[in-house]
Amino acid sequence: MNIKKLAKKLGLSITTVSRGLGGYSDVSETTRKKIIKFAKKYNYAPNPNASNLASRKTNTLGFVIPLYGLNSNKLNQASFFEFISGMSNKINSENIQFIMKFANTIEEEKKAYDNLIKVEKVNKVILHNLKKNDPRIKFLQKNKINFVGWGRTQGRINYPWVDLDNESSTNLIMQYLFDRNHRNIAFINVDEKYNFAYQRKQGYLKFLKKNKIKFKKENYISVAYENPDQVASVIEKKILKNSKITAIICSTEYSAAGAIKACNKANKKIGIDISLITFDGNVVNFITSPSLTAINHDRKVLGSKAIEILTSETKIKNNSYYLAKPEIIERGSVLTLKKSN
Amino acid sequence: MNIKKLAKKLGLSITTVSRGLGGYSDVSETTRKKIIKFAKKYNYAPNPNASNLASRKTNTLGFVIPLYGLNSNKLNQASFFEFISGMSNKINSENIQFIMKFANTIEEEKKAYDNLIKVEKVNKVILHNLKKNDPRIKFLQKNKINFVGWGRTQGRINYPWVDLDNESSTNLIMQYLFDRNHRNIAFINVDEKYNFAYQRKQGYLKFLKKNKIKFKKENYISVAYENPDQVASVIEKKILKNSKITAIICSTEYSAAGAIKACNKANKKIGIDISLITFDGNVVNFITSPSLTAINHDRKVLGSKAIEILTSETKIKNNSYYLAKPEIIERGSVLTLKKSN
DNA sequence: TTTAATTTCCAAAACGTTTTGGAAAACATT
DNA sequence: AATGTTTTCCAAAACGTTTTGGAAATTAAA
Repeated sequence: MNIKKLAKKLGLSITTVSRGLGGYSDVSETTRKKIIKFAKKYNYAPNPNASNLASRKTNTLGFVIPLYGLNSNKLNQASFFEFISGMSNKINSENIQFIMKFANTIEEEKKAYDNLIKVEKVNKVILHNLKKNDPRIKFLQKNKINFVGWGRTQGRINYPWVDLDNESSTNLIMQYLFDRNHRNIAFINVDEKYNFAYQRKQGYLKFLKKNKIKFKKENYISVAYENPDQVASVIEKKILKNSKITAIICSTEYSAAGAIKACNKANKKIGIDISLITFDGNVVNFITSPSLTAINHDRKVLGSKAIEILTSETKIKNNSYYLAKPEIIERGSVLTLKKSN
Repeated sequence: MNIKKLAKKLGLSITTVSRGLGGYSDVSETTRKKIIKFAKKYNYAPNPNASNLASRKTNTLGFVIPLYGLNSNKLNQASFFEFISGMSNKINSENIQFIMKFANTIEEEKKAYDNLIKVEKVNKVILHNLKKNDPRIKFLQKNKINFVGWGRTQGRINYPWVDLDNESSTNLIMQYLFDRNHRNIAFINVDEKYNFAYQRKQGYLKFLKKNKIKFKKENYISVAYENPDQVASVIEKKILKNSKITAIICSTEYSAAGAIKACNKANKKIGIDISLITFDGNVVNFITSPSLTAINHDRKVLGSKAIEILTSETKIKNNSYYLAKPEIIERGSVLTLKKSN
């Protein structure tokens, strides 16, 4: 079934059918209803190729997945799927075409964006995996492509984005531990080149400052995405050997995995000998016992908000954003200490 | 840049440029080279919409991701990404369009396939998450869509597929444990409605038969994809309480996670008090210590083979397939027992 | 040298839509 | 009844390709 046949069945012109389905005001309510009825009856959907071609535009969302990041950090794959789940409902109902590209290297990633814009002519992009200062933003703006950042660059922001409230997350965690009388709190982060890691550190530092606690260099480490055993060994040496530390914050599931592995080796029992609280933890908790107290964010909402911003009727404002609020989920890995002094 | 402008620059007709790029024999080698040179120079790539429309066909690969499966089993997400990684290299180089759809429910999954074929008019499909007897196969065959199964249905197969050699995997594991003098081996599987689970069980049963060991009902359980703690508790009660069992085979990372959690609770040390060997284990091993001995398959190759079959010059044969051979990776979780009697 | 066969090219039609620029019909106003 | 407005429709052009059915040019055969 195509529009020509459908028009014939309706006894109308192609134009009227097209405009009727498009919701234009120059087709009467009665005929529009009839058109829609027939379209459903004959299971008609416009050919996207013809439609894109004729209208000189697309309604296509492009998304480039940095496999190089996700393959080295398998524990982060879950949050990716959550985001996608949130997106997909909206995408299906809004009838957006969705093109996904996969990049095994940074070069491939660049090529993929180029291809999306130059060849596929997408008009919407989800920009993922933002660096502190990300050249792709200028590229997209120059090409006038609507996009939403999943994550943010640093400094002044002139584009729409959705993100976790990383700074208040660490702040919340610190308060939670503080209330339970922890004063020597280690923070295991990843490289600050990842903006979320930078933000999480800021929350940690600000809390210390606000509460007039001195920042101890030896309480903060950053681990690289590498072999799990190496990560564990770094944590064991630098954190677990330091007997003053009573609680550990893990900035990622990845570092939590390392910490658990390290605790196993060092024979320190989590929730008994030492307290641990992690970001996310949804994968780790499949395995580890006791289950970890964690700070959680709803990434499904992040995904659906991103699509919402991209499809909002009015022109996308450069200051639309959505900040997911964190929530602490108490499980069995944080001790309440006796008040010292 | 479009073909018209490019033709003008070349001083050739549109037809010749199109056919030159298409590799037709009715354009001379010299002009073809010139055309390709100019196309590169002016960064020309055919508009896929126009191309699809004009040629009455597409070169598009459709892939429906069953989020309902992956979200409930986060530990399986890694193998999905590996498969995708394998695909993506080939896809990028072959210049295939790639449309991905996400389904949160089985109904959505059905709709997604329908949409891919009726609306997007894809000519290739990766069929994932096959049930023992899967209605989608008939649907695709009826619509004459080229597809490759990632996984297989049961019984006689009349379509191309790529899959793990599940049966010989369990066989290999059993032999490995047998050689280390284990005779009471538990097998934790998932529901046999998943064909891979069925196949893995077959390998287990066949090994027993071949070696004249009686199948013990209490050594085999199947766990559902649900709350990790419930899984752990089932394993603790049904397997760990059975003191005769010296080794456990976990059919999925998911069940391995449950087993580890259960061992923690029961205070049984893996690799000391009990042996454990798992399928995959790439995620679990980020966390668990000692690292688990595992049986591994290269899913990247699976992905690239799937694309290879779909893009092979000759018409796709219904008996092309690729069977990934397993490999045991020794780590620290399997004991060698003393020979009894 | 003429004719036949082969190679190399191209004009025009087609794909299924959207959009433009009216025309006709219906309604409202004088 | 005549004119102006608004509503409702449509024919035709356009989008950027591929493909068809030759035509022209070249090469081979007679």
